[in-house]
Amino acid sequence: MSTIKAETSEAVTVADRVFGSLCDAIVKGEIAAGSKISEPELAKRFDVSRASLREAIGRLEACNLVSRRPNVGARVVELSLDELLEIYRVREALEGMAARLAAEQMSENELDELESLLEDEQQFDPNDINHDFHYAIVQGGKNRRLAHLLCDDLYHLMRMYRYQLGRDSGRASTASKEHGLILDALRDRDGEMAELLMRRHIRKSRQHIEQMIENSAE
Amino acid sequence: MSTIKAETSEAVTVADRVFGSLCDAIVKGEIAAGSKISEPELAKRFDVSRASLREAIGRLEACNLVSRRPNVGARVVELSLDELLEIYRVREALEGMAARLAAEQMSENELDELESLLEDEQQFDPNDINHDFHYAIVQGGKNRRLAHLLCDDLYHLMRMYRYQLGRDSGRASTASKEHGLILDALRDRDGEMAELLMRRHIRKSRQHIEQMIENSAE
DNA sequence: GGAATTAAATATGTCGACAATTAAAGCAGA
DNA sequence: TCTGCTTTAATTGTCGACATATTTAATTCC
Repeated sequence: MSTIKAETSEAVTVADRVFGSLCDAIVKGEIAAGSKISEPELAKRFDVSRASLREAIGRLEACNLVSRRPNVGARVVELSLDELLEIYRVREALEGMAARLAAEQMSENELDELESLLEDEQQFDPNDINHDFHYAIVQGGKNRRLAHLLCDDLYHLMRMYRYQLGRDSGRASTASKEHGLILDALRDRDGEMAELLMRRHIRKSRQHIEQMIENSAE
Repeated sequence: MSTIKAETSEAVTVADRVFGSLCDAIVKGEIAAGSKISEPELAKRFDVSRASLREAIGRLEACNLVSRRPNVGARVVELSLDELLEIYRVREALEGMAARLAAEQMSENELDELESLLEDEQQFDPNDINHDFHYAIVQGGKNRRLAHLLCDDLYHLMRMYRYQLGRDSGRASTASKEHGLILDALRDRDGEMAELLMRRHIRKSRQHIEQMIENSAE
């Protein structure tokens, strides 16, 4: 249905292409967080009209990468740790529900794919959402509205945090074990357990970040 | 922070005003669900340029009231009962979390206001979100991202369903009791209980709708 | 008479220019 | 030198027109 077409490849319109480029640049920090989005400047850089550029900026606002003020302009969002913690609360709620639904909805085939995904979790680029454990479960829940919120409204923002604050290290092997437990619950068709484990999993990631904040503030 | 400025009152720009008018017209069904959004026609009706109109349409897409296809145009979303049930799943997850956070974050003052809200729940216009129990709790959670998703991305869509499918009847008094229990949990600062009760409350609403579907299909 | 193809008409995407608003520069006074 | 106002410059919002894609209508062929 929807879900992630930021890449410039399948862009059919000029605004699509500009959106993809700007989205990438913002997520990777090439356009600094908090910096102003100058319409004349970017229109010249991309060699497009301001109309197309404004269309792209509108979509950036829709996926929470920039914020606009009337008659003033758009700025790239600031990344604060408080905001990141807020996002983790939302993820805990939404992905927990997704796991519950996935336990009921995922086919045996999808579960097999999820398992193979888990096995070579280190091999692939962890930034590629198509090979991502969480993404597969969200899709497996078969709730388009839920998937839309996570994969369109929050995805790019989460990617931006991962790029600029760095991937939370030290939890990789622990997280992998937790993924395994979630998969077991899905195979058992135990929605309640799947939700519980997914929520605990995301909550631990959030607490891991909170600890890092405290340590750096000591 | 953000949250609901659909009304045309505080519109500072032409696109703001058009967005507000279109949003209202779509929510109330004056522009039929599934119908096409003709840019030339609406530009003439509102006496604005197509640029401003397209800006407004873009925002309608952002709050899920219309869907666009490149080179084809925008259509008002179709209201399906499956979609409505999907929304209830999302609400269960998000508002459950909001209730948990509200139990920790709401001030005594806010709790008092919530209580007075509950007492005269019938007196005010139930469509006015400012006097809405759920809205108060979402705001009380003090999580801007969570509030944004519910109050900007889903609010207008939920309002559209309520207008066009009619308010779910027969559950008013039961729902009011459930609200009371939630308030008690908030006063006890029992986040776990508040979340549990809120989720059960929303789940019951969903099941109420599912029953109505079955009955009408018999 | 119906299906496929072609041509006209309409709608969307894109552009450059003007108007209105905001931010910046310059100036006056203390 | 700093504060406050005025003037200037730049940016955003809005408009009308053109280019391109799609839908509708007409035509041709079977």
